Amino acid sequence: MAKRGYHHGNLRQALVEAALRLIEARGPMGFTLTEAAKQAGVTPAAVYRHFEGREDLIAEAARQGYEIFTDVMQFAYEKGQPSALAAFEATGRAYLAFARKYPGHYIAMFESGISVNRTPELAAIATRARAVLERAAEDLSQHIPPEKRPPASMFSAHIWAMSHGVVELFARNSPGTQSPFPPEDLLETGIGIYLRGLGLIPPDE
Amino acid sequence: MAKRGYHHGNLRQALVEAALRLIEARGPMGFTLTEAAKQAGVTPAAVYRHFEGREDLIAEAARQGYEIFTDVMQFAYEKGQPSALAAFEATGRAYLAFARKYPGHYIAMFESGISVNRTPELAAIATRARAVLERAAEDLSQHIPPEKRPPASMFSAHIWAMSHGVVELFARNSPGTQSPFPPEDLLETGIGIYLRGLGLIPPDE
DNA sequence: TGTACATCAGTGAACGCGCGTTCACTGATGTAC
DNA sequence: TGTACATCAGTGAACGCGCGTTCACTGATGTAC
Repeated sequence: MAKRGYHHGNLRQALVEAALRLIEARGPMGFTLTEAAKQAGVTPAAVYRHFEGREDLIAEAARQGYEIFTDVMQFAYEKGQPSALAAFEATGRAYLAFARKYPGHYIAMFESGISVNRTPELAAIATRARAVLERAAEDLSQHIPPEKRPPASMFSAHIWAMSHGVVELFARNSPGTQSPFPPEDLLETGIGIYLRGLGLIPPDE
Repeated sequence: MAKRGYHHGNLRQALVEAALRLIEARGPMGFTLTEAAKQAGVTPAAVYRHFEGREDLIAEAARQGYEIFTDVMQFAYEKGQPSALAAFEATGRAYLAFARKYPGHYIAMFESGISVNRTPELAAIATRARAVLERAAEDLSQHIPPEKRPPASMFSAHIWAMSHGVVELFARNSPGTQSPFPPEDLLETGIGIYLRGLGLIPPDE
């Protein structure tokens, strides 16, 4: 990815990747356009050939994150088929796996403060991501007797919240907020207990 | 709280309160020492009579947050006694109520990136806060048959994670991440289903 | 194959800005006598 | 009650810094003929 002469070749993507590295290392606000340009081996002014400015670069990083996120969730969902339960659990696991594997993207998406409604493309892909989890929840809710069935969008929100909470509180290296349990186990058992509460897993297993 | 002449009177606390207002309004990194000083009607240099610097001021805001947080949780816990279940549910509700009522403190505590181990006092009060929730979980776990009882610290972590996730994803005004349900309901139902999964609430109610 | 030219990605210098922090200072306050 | 003095909270000017952004430019690339 080194620059090859006066013209870089693929500066746009190199900038996004530098931004992701910086966001991961220094937090969403520690990221600077100047530093990203430097890491890409380029003058800060060059950034403006490809992005409108600092915010626009972060938004693109987030957009790419949602793209990967949606794929990962979609893949997990399909892999769990035809069992609605397996598909649902797989998407939960995929959430945490994504946060772990793409921390820069995750931060750009959920902690950078950029609105998901910033651009139509960003809004669209974020909606698609949410839709995957909601579909998994919808499938699963078919197995609950209608009269005691909560709205699917509600329990997909529960799972999303627990997953996000586990990531933020226990999967980051923020010292002092560590739990004695690996985040993966924490989420797995948490979702397990929750699904038992919905009557979707027999109480004795 | 206006300054009264050359000497302010209670500048230290005025700075903390200005910082909280700014953190709430502009995010953890949008906060600047200079602006906080200005809001307190004072030169930036005056801040250094009371704090070591910018980080130290944020840490104090977080410390005060933990202080309130602990009290709120403790009060909720006691109010729910002698029912372990009522006490536990009350602490869950208190978590969200705190996040709503003291958003500046909440952000300083959980989103500012300052480590809880920064100072001994901060570490101590944070530990106390965690202990309240864990005690509530411990009480509750007595009602679960020992052989199927998960560690109390585990399910206090589950509840903490879900609460935090609800706050971050649904209780902030970040446009686009809204859910169709009020955060309070979301957390209430989520905890309800979870506790049912633990066998602590009868499945038909 | 070679030359002229249009295109455009990246340069480098400059800008104005607000930041956190320092320093010698000064004005207000409170206390000793 | 009045004066001298120590204390110390806040001033104001200055610093060096890195930021995001602009601008006229220049060097590389690709295309037409």
